Amino acid sequence: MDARRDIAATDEDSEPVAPARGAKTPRTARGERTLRALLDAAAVEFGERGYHEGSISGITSRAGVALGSFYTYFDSKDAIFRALVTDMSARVRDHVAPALAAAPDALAAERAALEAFLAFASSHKEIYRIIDEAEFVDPDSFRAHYETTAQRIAARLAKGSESGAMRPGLGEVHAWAIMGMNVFLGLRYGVWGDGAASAEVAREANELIAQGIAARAAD
Amino acid sequence: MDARRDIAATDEDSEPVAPARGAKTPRTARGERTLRALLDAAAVEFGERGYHEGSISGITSRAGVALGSFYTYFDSKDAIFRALVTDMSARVRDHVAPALAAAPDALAAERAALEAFLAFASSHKEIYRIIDEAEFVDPDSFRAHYETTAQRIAARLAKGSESGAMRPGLGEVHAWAIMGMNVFLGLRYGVWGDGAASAEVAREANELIAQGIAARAAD
Amino acid sequence: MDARRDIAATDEDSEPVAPARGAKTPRTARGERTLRALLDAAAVEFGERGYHEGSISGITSRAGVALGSFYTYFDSKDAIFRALVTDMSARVRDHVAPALAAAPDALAAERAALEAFLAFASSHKEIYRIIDEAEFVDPDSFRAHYETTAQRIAARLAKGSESGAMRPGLGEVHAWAIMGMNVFLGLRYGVWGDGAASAEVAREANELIAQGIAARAAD
Amino acid sequence: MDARRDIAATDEDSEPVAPARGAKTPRTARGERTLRALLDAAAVEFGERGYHEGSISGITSRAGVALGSFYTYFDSKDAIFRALVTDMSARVRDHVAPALAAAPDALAAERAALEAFLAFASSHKEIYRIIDEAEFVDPDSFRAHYETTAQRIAARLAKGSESGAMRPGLGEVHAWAIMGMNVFLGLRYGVWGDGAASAEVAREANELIAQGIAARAAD
DNA sequence: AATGAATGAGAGTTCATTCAT
DNA sequence: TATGAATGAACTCTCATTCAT
Repeated sequence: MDARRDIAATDEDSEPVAPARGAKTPRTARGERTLRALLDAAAVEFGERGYHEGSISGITSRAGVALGSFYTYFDSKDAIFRALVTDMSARVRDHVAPALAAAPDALAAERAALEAFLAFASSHKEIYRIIDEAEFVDPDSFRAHYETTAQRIAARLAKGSESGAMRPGLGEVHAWAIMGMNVFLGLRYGVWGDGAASAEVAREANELIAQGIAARAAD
Repeated sequence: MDARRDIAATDEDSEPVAPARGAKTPRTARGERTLRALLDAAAVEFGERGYHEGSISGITSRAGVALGSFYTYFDSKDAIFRALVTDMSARVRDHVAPALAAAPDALAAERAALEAFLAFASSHKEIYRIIDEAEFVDPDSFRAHYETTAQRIAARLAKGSESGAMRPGLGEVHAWAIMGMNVFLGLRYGVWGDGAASAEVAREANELIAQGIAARAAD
Repeated sequence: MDARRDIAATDEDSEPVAPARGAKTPRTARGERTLRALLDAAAVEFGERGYHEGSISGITSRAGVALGSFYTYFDSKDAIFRALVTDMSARVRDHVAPALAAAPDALAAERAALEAFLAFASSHKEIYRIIDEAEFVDPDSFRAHYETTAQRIAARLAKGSESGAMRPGLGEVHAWAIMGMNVFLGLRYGVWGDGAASAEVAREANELIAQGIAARAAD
Repeated sequence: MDARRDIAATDEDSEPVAPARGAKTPRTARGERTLRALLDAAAVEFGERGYHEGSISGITSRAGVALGSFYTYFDSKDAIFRALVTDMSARVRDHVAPALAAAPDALAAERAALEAFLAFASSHKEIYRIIDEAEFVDPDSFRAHYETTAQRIAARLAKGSESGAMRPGLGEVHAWAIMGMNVFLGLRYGVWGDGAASAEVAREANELIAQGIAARAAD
């Protein structure tokens, strides 16, 4: 119950929970509530037990509805997982966005993004797990999530070049490299760790991105 | 922890692929052959269908042995997967090692390692998949694989600092950052792509690692 | 211990065959019917083929339901066997009770009980088999059945002593002796035989219990 | 190991271990030893785990021979169990015989037999289990064991009548009744108990057999 | 819209038995 | 005689999905 709250509580206000890709559209307020309960319960179930170990009946019993009711809202186990990945993907983005907006310059933005992501990963391990497991359960969603993220990073790099804060010639490869770095640091220091070192980790990683690791003449 | 040590201990030099951790030891030549066939078949089965969709009977029929024979060599589906992850993990390392050894300096070594890894990922997509899926099937092996790899990178960074090719103060965070970059570039350009752009991708990524992306006074 | 109490508590008066200890409680009339069918089918299956040779699919096909339906009502093969032993145990008791109640005195009661038991054993051989096999499959139920039965006999002996029909000093040992005698005569003349000689067997056995086999001064 | 010794040690000398009904006849001394090891191991395996849970490989590994060797000596799992029941049956008889021979009169003989049996049951619970389980695994052996035993008791009763120590008219029914008492007292006070009360139990049971439980005029 | 019993394909696993060496 | 790898039938149990109520 606590866990559910933990996840569900995340961003109650951010977006009006889009009609959940993959879910059937409920026609009554009661249906609306049941759908939401199902989605929240699925986040807990899949987050705790994983896709294959998690079961529909686990979801419905957590949601407090009958087994059969599940199929009023989703066509299959896959469908709710897909809907969930989209949800979670948006949640990560929404969590990082404010930090990004507040950053004074392009390099600081990358640092702020990483720091926000580390904090998010450590406090929403279930979300991390769901997105990652999508690689095997729903490769399309997985790919879409990372390609979208990479594009967003690439756009920031382009702006950084324009503003003169970053050197020119940065593109997709650099975006993927930075994303990979962020994800693995999120795994190591967020999911496996407790997120305590977030600031220091972000500082070191940002220095790497900014200046590289080669010895400098000036050093 | 023991498992990790087990892997880390073999370290840099390629050994003759240990007798498959987790498998029962065959006592005859025929048994030896069957075990090998099973392991190879499992790599294909799990690589193609994933752990959960893959089945024991899929493995045995690919290996050309009877279903029951499986249990002469492995205690469970889990056991062979574990053995496989260890195997695959060693294979990645063994593939990268020569490129590393041949590099003229520390930075070139990182570039060579990435290039070798990209080539490997594109030609052994099933290995990539098996190691990654271990995150959900056998977290210990997964963690052991990445922690060992990170330690190896960290050791190289330390040597680079000593030799003066890299700046001082590089540690675990940088190792994980570089590993994350490599893995995601491996996914994007190796597994998803065809590995054709390996050299160019490696060059760009290496430039990022070496010099960073900040604009330089001299630029 | 609880299990024993569970049985002993119902005691002498026949109740409407409790809702099958160990089975999940059905919530619809259809479910009620399916549960009953499963229990009846299991009695036949285990009675004919024994616990180990008997199979779940044998039970469900006899009951006319799908294999999977079994697990809607029982957690395991063991669970239905346990439920069955409890059922059967109660059935034996219920069959003997009326004869006991109708007997004019304590010694006649023992004789009536044996006679009823012999008749029952010959017409319900599968029940005999199920209870007996419990010794190896579900020792707790087995023990509970015989300890409860022995207690019931001991209570009758105590009453017999009080009423002056039996000598004083009779206890647990005598109860177990009489029970063992009954069970073996049930096996020999009920299960193996056809129950035809019941009356004569009961007469001879009762004479043994009543007067013993030593030669008498008066003889 | 201790357990095996426990059983094997029983009556090393009594009979030259007949060619074990159901076993193939070994042609060498080595074979003789292997056969014996197999039989002893089977007694432990079946005694501890029961027939169905017990496995051939459990037997061979206890016996210290290879799995395949089993079939040099026995045609099937059933066959060794049959051989074992015959063995065990003889062992019970041999254990009781001396007590019987030493008894001063017919009634004392029955009492001595019961006392010896109780002691035996408490110190050889495995044997008790094997014989009893035969009811479901090898009904013929089971029946043979008890019919033979009953006949032996009946013969003693006949002699008792002749000698004047017992009343006339005793037959098969009485023999089965006495046997049933003994077996159940063996279960209750030997197998379930520790055999400590053997003498007192035998005394009470013998009084029942001898004098019955009816109140006597003289009382 | 909600319920929960019913379905049945399919999975992993066991093990008595065979047989080539 | 001894070995142990190989076999494959058979079993228990799971669970996504359907459907009558």
